[in-house]
Amino acid sequence: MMSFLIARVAADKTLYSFDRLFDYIIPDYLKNDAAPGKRVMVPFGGGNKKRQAMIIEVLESDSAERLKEISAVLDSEPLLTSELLKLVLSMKERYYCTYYDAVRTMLPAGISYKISQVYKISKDMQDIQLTDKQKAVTDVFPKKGEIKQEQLFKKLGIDCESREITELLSMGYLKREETAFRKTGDAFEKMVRLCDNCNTEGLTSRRKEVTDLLRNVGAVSVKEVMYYTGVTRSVIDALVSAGVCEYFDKEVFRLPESKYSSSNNEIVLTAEQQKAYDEMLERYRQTDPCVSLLYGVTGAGKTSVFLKLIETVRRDGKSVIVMVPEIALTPQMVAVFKSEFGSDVAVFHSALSMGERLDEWKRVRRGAAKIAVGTRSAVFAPFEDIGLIIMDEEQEYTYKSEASPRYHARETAKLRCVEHKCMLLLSSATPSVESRFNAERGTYYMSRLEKRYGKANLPEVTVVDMNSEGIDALTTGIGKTLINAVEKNLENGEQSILLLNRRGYNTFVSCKTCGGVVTCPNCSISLTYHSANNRLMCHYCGFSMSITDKCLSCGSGTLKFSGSGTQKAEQTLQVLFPQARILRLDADSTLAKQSYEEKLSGFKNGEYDILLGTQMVAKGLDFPKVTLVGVLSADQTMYGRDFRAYERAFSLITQVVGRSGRGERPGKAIIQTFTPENPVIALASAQDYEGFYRSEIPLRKAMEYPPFADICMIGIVSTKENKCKQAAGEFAELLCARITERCSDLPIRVMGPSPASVYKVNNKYRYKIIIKFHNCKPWRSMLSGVLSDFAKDRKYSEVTVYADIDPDNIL
DNA sequence: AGCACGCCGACT
DNA sequence: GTCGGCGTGCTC
Repeated sequence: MMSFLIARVAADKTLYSFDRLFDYIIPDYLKNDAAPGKRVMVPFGGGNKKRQAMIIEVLESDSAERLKEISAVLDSEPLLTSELLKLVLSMKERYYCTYYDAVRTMLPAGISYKISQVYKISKDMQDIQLTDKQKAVTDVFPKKGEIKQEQLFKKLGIDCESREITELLSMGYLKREETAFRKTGDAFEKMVRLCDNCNTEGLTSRRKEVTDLLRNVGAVSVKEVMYYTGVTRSVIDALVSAGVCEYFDKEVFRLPESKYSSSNNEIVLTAEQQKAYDEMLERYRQTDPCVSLLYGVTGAGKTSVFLKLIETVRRDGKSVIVMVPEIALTPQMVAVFKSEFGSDVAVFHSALSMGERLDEWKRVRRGAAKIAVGTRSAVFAPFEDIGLIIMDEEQEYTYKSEASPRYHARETAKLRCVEHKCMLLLSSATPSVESRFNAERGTYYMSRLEKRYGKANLPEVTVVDMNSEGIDALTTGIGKTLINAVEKNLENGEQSILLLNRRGYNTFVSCKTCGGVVTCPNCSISLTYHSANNRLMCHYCGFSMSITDKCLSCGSGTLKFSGSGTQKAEQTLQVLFPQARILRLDADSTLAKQSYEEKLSGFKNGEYDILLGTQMVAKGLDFPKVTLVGVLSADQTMYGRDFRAYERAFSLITQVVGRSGRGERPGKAIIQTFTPENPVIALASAQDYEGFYRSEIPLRKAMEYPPFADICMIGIVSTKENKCKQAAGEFAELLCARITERCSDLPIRVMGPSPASVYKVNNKYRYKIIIKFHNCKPWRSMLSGVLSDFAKDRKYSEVTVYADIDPDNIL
């Protein structure tokens, strides 16, 4: 009997509603080449268009009816291990994404192929007579008689095949072929700056916008110029060829080569650290998968414990994954790992070029590096033999993906730990309520570090009531207590960190005459004034417009700026302390020439007196000379409508307070608030995590929030407002019907639909449905069915619906 | 989503 | 008669 080799593949560009594994025949000439974990090219759909796919499984079968053949195998070695292929299946089930979405997140950017159409002129048809219109098409072909579809369309100014092209194809004069191109990764980010002594006189308004921006901020990436001024690439190109600006490549962050050799320094632990290490070592030695929570106050030296533990795991010959919330802000930690373990460490850094990222990934895949350090995507490091996964600051929501698959790295890490029978180590000074609860329940083990390392003590904290800080405090946002403290620090030559959780200059612009707030034309959100480029900007879609003094709706010239962001605070501080050297750090200051690393090391070296910034200044930075931390307004984070607002506020305040007094000298912290009676502030200033946890748990229980229930948000998005609303209502109906039909025994509560709190983003209207449930198999298969059935309905073709398990904030 | 197939109206 | 509109169904 005939037997066939069949490849079961996950195909790219499928829709959730029809996504499944597809079977293809492996032709004889590919049978030694095809293997699970390798990518292939397959013909797909009625038109047999070529698509990328990942072989999940290879099997034998005696029938191969209606199966197509694989066209090509793309990789010489499997990219994914069998364990990761299995994880693909779990991710599809748990995060309601397509198989290939899951595959894609596991592969490094820059590895994918792009499939393009290429038109070729047939050699044997050269002498045929063409019409003028057909001639016009063939004239744009380059000499070699071959052109990519996008280029051809662009040159002809069309967006699909014109009649002439179709004619030429059917005549056989032209041939259309599909080719896979390696995506050429940008090795460097392309930057623009003004040329020295350039002439910027008499430029068009668009061009002037660009030069004004460049004059303001120095050097900017091309992408950012487009983002901030709204011009297209061509305007910048024109300026470059006119000699006004020039392109240059941005230097990429690189760790010093000298640090590549391992140090072999003995890691010395304090008694307390040793105890935590011993406890965790014991659990690591168990052969069952487990989760440990290392709960240690800020500055207790958790990194030393990690290092010692990694050393042990490495001695066992096993691999380690270390995840950090934001690697750009933890250069010190990366440096420590590099100096300790040398080239055994692979870093997944967003500032690495695509090529470098690919190289690091390959080192891991080959087994040349056994320690992967990176952000949430590092959870997919393709190791064969994981011994330990470490997740630092586990409560951070940067571990949650906001794009499909909407996975949480903590949960994904658990899945991998089960397969590798290894330990997941969660670490934090302020663990998530869920993790702390699991430790209490005995699902996680817990170890504590309660003393700060060395001589450092926790800072002395003052909570300041902004209602009694004087009239000036209300307008400047900085009270006299904080002013005095900063002044004293400046006199003593000590450094200060100030936290303000708002970007921009003024947070909104309103009209005194008609009362309207200037909002983004694409989003239902008010625009923020940025003094750096003198523009009103939308933080959601990137829209920006130059500042006007006339109200857009009533035309009167009575615009009023109010609210305060980091840019305004910077100016206020500069007025209050003219001699101080201030460093501002927020998402907008990336525009400037220096990287975060440079700025932060400048601060560490004492080039600045005051570091002012958004929450990024609160996390993980270690500056021994900082003896004062000021929270300009504790209230903003506290009063969100989201059930995690208190947890976030507590964590943020605790962490930023922990930045103070890490060295020899004692630290102080000042927290400004209009609601000093709020217990969260008191608990955070006392660094009383246990107290906070005890007060939060009953609230979570009463409201049926995690850890007492799982949360799922269904997002309904459409450019058509009425369709979106209608679809949201009908989705909820269908969902409720299916719950009664198939899951009536499960505790499920459906709330909504209701408009998302930011109703419109990028001209798309958004509704949400919130579900409290218990995550289990029957629930998952029910929801998956509802999602794909709903998507199949043509009535909702202009609406997208997605599910987000454990969403960061409830829109 | 794409794409093919198929069934009705207005055109050379 | 046939070109082309878009409703319907499928993707190994």
